[in-house]
This record gives sequence, structure tokens and C-alpha cells, in this order.
Amino acid sequence: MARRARETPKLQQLEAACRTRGVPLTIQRRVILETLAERDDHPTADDIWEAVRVRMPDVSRTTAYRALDTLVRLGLAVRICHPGSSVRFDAKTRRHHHLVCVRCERIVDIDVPALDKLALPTDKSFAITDYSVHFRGLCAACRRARGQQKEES
Amino acid sequence: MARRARETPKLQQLEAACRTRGVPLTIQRRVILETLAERDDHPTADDIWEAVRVRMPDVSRTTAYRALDTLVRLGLAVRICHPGSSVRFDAKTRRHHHLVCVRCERIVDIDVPALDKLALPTDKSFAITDYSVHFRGLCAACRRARGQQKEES
DNA sequence: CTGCCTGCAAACGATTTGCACCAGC
DNA sequence: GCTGGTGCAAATCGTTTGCAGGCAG
Repeated sequence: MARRARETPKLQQLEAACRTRGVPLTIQRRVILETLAERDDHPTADDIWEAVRVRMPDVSRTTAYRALDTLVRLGLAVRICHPGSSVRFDAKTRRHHHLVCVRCERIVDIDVPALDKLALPTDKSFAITDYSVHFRGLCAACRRARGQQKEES
Repeated sequence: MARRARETPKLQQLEAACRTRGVPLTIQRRVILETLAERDDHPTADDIWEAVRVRMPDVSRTTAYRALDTLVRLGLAVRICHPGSSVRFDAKTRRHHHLVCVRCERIVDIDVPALDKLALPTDKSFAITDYSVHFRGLCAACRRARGQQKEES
């Protein structure tokens, strides 16, 4: 009980990542990661901002956005289900899957018949009617680009 | 060549859906669906608007947005990878999957160990590093709500 | 001490909404 | 003809950016 503020594994990761990559470890980043890590819904940047303000009334919304961005860059958080900033549509309504380039955010269809008949998990509270698999990776162009400019911050 | 404008299967579906649900079938909706159906990238509403304007210079951007919305309601198109209008974050970076409520757009984590070791498809042009499965359905609350107010337009 | 980070306000881009007119049924 | 759709412009919402001061290393 008396040991100093217990370090969650996430915070330890943050410290490590900051040290390794020479990124300043600010209080804001710490609190924002902590807040995000406590939740298992999938909060928006604004949700996080609201939550963080309880402990830290002076954080600006901008900082919440920027810190989340940094956490993603450091690999401590992920953006869910949202490549790019605008909604995308698809007229192909039958089951199929997607390749998403994590760099340029291009999305392409992929047909993998073997994945079209996965058993739907039976969840008590959720009536599942369909699914699709999102594969993340680098498209050819981005793989080439990244190969050149090594580690980009 | 002389047969009248070939009806793509998508357009036939549109006609059927409109008739069934009493939704007016306008030229704009027709052209917008046609334009969307021709593409296999995953265009944004604006992309579609640009493309539609080639054939129909007077469509408004608003109509593109509204028609796409209608097409989704009619089940002729889907929104890709984007529940809600803002980015969501998750501190859980290890592989896991999601249940997405198509009505309230809530996203919750689901652990399905059986799905954690799917074989990654080998795509020539895409270097796949990870994946996750998105299950779509109705959460308990929405299932109840929808049960009551039957078919909502 | 130096540079990156933060806070604030303004800018921006995507999407939505209110209203008058027009087209499908 | 009635209802719902369209076009336009303004409003809104989420997110980004430019700049001056502050904190981590």
C-alpha cells in the first residue's frame, strides 16, 4: 500500500518508449495514456479529453488529440476502425474482407474464401449477423517508401 | 448494342428495394449507386460526388451524401470501417476483435482465442502484419429497441 | 539552456440542416 | 396533387494548425 503510485504496465511501456525514442514524457501524456488504458469501450479523442479533465482540468482539447496521436506513434495505442478522416462506402455488400494500409490508409478488397464461413461467436448480449476481417499492413508503394526513409518519427 | 440501357444487378436491386419500401427512385440515386458500384476502391462521399458530377454536373454534394445514406439504409451499400464520425482509440494493442452495433455504433472488445491465429493470406503486393475481426450486429439495448419500433425507415 | 510540448484561438474539412422548389408516384 | 427529394447556403462537428510561453532532458 505504501509503495509509490503503482506503475501500470502501460505506463512502464510509455516510459520505455519515450526513453528509447527520445520523446519527452510529459504529465499530460502520462495521464492521457492512463485514462485510455482504464477503459475498454473505445473512446473518441473528445471522450478522453472529458475524462482527463476530471483529474487535470487545464488540459486542452488539442493536447488530448496530440497526445493520443503520439501514443499511436509509439505503439501504445491504436486507432480503431478508422483509416482516414472521412467515411468510405462500398457497394459490395456480400461478405468480403479488407486490406488496410497503415501508412497511406488505402483500403482494398481481398477475397479469402476460407474466411467466409467462420463460426460466429455466440455472445449473450450481442446478436451478430455478419463480420469481416481487417488485415493491416503496408501496401507495395508504402513498403518501398518506408524502406528508404528508415524509421520515420 | 441497341437494347435499352443495360440494367446492372445493382440497379435492379435498387428498383426492387425502392418499390418494396416505398422509397422514391430518383435519377440521382440511380446514378450515384451506379457510380459507386463501378468502383472497387472504397470511395468517400466526396469521391463519389466528383465522379457523379461528370455525368450529372448539377448534383449537389448534399445529394451525394444523402443518397449514399439512403443506399446504406436500403442495404445496397455499406459504410466501410467507420462507425460514428470520429476516430476511436484503444490502448489494448494485442490482437483482439470487436463487436460493432450497427444501430448505436457502440464498439466492444471480444476475445475469441480461436480467431487469434488465423493464417494470414499471402498477398503479393501487401505485407500483412496483423488483423482483427469486426463482427456486426445489434447490442442488447438496440435489439430491444428495434423489436419495438418494427421496421424503421 | 534548447527543443519539443502545451494551451489558446483561428482555420479547416467533412458532414448535416433549414428552407424553397421540383419530381416521383 | 401530395409527399418526399433535391439544391443551395449556412451551421455544426471533429480535427488540425500557427503562435507564444513553459517544461523535460
